[in-house]
Amino acid sequence: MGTAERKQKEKEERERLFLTRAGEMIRDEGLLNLQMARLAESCEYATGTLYQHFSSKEDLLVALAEQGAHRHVDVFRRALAWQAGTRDRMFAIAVGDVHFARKNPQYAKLIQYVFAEAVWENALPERRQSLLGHCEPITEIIRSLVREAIYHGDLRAGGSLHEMELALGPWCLCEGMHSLVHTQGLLEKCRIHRPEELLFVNVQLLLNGMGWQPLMEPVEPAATQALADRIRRDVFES
Amino acid sequence: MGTAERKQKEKEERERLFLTRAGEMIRDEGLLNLQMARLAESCEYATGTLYQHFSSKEDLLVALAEQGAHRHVDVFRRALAWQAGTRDRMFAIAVGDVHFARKNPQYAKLIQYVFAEAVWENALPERRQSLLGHCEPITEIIRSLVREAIYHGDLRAGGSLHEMELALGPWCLCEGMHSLVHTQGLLEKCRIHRPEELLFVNVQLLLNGMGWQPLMEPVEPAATQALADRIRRDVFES
DNA sequence: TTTTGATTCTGAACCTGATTCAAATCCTGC
DNA sequence: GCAGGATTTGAATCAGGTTCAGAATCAAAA
Repeated sequence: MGTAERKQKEKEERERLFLTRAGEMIRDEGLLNLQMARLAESCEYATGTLYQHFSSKEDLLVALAEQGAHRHVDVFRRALAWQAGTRDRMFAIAVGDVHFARKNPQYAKLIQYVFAEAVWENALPERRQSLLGHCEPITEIIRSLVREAIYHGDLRAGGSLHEMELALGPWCLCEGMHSLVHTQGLLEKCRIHRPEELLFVNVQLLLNGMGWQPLMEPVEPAATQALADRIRRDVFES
Repeated sequence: MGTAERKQKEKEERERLFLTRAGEMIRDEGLLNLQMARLAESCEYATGTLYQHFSSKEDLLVALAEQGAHRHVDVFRRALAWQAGTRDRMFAIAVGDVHFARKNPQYAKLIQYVFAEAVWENALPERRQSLLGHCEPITEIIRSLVREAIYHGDLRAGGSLHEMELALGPWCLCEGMHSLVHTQGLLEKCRIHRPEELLFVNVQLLLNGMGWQPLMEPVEPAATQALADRIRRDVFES
């Protein structure tokens, strides 16, 4: 009974087509201008067919974010696999994250939009669950890096905190920076240029504060940026 | 010629009414369910009148955020005015920010939504400018606190970085935490409970990393939380 | 007090775009 | 070749933001 299987495959194929096309349309015309009817037409299907895959526009956007999350996870995987000390690899995660956001501006915007309550609530629970599930490998990677750091003696296990909790700080720094960078006009108003360089400096300062060995002292903006550039080249652009 | 003045006042009064009511409706029924026609009706005005004040729904939301920003600034003012060392006051800013977000969950969600590109772009430029302008005092407060810390010898001026840039790290930590907290289900999935306590710990670690005197060593979660609680009580709930 | 012209208010009509669903079409197994 | 279920279609429906022609109001002038 290969029939059902083939149908299943065709359906998945079509879903991919819809998502790919949606990504292109968003890239070309902005998140604002994505229209369900136009998307369907552009894929040479009827509107109704589109709704067999996605329960709503929001649902589609969450699905799209999920697709992007795949490539996002890869960044973390690379950082983890890099041949370097745990501290440098933790720093590399921040570098990779920024690098990825810069290379995929639409994805970064999409994520921000999708996680805003109004959108999130309108997607199917299964879809939301699935997106969160796709992020799971990221947490697993971080967790294992922290575990390795503790095992290796680079980081002192802080009292009752478990691995993920220890890594929350750098994570928040990155998230917060993305969020500020997306707020058009805000950083300019504060006369903050080169936000990425500053993020890297602050990550290093925080890692120092955590006592993550080997300490980088002093933390020079220029040197930090140079290290970030090197990591970007060696780890993420090969 | 007091006529024009009176009209002006009435108009402002009405604008306040619209915004207040909008805030209430959002609190009661969620951001999603705010409808322009219903809002106007509930204020006993016609839809069109509402549009004499706000060029679009998005514009109204930005205006609403602006109103909230007023009270937000107050938090920073209080932290700055607190009788304590510069480091404790910087920490107090983080505590106040979290406290405020907790007390005004709708505001926090609104801010997140408003700054998403799709909404931001649809508000009038003047309105956006105005919202950013309302945030200016915040940056000014932070800037002056950092300046004081340097002058007082608590903080070493880092090379070419100016005041605001030095304060970017703690700011990102707070922003990032808000952003993560809003992502329903994410922190649970990562088994991170008490995110606020962790934020405070990380702020202290970062301040240590920055060499902001007097250092807090070691940074104990329980002690940090106790300090935060005390600050909350003494500085923000009086 | 009436007139007048401007200003403001009104809300039904308009418009865009997401969503639905009855009919048409396509399968597949007999 | 055909019956009946599954899938696809796209025009119709619906929701809700936005507009605008006319009604109402107002203030100054006559």
